[in-house]
Amino acid sequence: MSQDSRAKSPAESAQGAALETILQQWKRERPDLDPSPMAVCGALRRANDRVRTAVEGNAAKGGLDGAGFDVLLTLRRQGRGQTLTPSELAGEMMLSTSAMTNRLDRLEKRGLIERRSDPKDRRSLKIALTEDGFTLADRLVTSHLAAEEQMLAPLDTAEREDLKRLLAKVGA
Amino acid sequence: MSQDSRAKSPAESAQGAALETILQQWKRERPDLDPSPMAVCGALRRANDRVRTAVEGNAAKGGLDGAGFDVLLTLRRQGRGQTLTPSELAGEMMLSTSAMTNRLDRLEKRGLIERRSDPKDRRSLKIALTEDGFTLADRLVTSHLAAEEQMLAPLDTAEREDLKRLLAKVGA
DNA sequence: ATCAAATAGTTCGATATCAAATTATCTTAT
DNA sequence: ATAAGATAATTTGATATCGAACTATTTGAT
Repeated sequence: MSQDSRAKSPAESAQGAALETILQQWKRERPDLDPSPMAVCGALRRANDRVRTAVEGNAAKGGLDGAGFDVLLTLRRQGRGQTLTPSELAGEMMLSTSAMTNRLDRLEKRGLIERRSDPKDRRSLKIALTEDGFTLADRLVTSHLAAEEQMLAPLDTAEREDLKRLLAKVGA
Repeated sequence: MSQDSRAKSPAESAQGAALETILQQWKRERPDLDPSPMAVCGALRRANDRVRTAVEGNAAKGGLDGAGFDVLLTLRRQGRGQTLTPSELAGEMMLSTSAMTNRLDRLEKRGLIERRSDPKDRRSLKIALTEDGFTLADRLVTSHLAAEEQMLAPLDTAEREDLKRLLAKVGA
């Protein structure tokens, strides 16, 4: 009777089908299966999506997408004047080196990073933040942490520790 | 002295820089900031990545990518013979309708779904699983749940409930 | 010393995504 | 009844990604 799973609130459509609905559908279609892992993995995915959206919103304030933002912050946290090679950057952020070439091209055009040739190995490059890049990274990391803190605001310190501990066990 | 944060184990490079290292770098570079939200959000992202990799690995066993897999399972859980329009599918999985057109093209070429014209509204389409699509979805959902269950194996029932509750609070 | 193999970065070809424009059809206001 | 606007799906154009091929160097084996 109350199986009007077609009803869709605006809130739901903004984030896809409700997890509750999905679970009920599977219980009906495949009563031989236990769909409960979907509830946990679905909650994980939704939470990650919410955080990602918030983080990308912050990056956009600096005119960056998530990709460029990651590069800038990875370089910034190495320390002033420190460099990484394109390969190291790709490794740190689980990206192909060809995608990294593309990201670096864009950041270089915007004057946020520069490619320096390595005198020790002429195949290699040192990627460094420019002054502008350093400044922008320093500004964005502050608001980035504020945005993340806001996402975590409903959790107290103990809950955050619990969450970290439990997340570390997923797929361990 | 012991700031040899350049050391990189093979295990780390497979999943990017170690979270611990990242936190230490920020403490050194920006002692004015509290980087602890990064630890939680980073753990969230890593856990989600591990689950996504496992889930895509399962989809690949059916010759599908994550995209096609999602479409197939979304249709399957509606029930045998049930249909959704391309717009509804796009809405359920937070995707543009143009991306959905593309996904449906591929699945149709493989004979897993079919587009039926809607006699009630000739602008609209009903997307239905073929017999092959239904069979494949039924096979894949079983191994999909097994793969998710394996990712959650280190967590007991109470921990899974805790994790769901905590994840729901993130960004709430 | 020399040449084969490994490595760093880029380029190329294919694919997936999105937003905007397009086509066809339906709904609504008059 | 009809025209204006809304809606469904697709096409188009731009961009980002990956894996493979490519170029330039360096390393290592003999």
